[in-house]
Amino acid sequence: VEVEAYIGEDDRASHARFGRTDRNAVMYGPPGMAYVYLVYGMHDCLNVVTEPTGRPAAVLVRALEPLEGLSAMRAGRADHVRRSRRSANLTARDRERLAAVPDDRLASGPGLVAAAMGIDRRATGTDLLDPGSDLRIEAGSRAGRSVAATPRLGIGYAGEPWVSRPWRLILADSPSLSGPSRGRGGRD
DNA sequence: GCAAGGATATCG
DNA sequence: GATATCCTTGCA
Repeated sequence: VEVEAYIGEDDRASHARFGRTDRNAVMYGPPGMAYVYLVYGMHDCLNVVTEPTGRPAAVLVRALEPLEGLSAMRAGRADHVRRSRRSANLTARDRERLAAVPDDRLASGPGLVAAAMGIDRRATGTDLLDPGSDLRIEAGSRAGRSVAATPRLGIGYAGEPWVSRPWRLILADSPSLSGPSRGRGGRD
């Protein structure tokens, strides 16, 4: 329900802005592949490579609206907390906080999408269009819900005009958009 | 408001 | 090899 587009080496917000590197190599390959990177040392972010081979581009998946597999998503969130705690067990406080997360906020941010889905950098290169892949994109419908476009988030370093490009696309009425309180009528 | 956290790209 | 920075989150 929330994605951002990054396209070309000209896009100063894109990982391709420095040209091809070990990290972003998959962005230069065929479309439909997963590109997962680690940001801020603790969060994995899922991207879908787009554009034909040779043209670096990807779409960052920033939020999902959970429909099924809710308990698995909660388990994924719990695993992520355990990893950050470097502990085999959660504290009582951790369990309280996790239990307080509403179903529709289980994946309301790019790092949370990966945590809830159990995705990390090892998924890079997965063919998301192959029905045999564990991680894949399947046909769906947005059932007439309206799409809105806004500037991308967290890319101030890119400068204009990239900061203002309306390349974040959202299902405007979703309660699952990223951010602290978007679910209860946030700014966007 | 800000610390945590580790990889990355770049500079010396 | 050292360092500044990062497509974030959840705390105080």
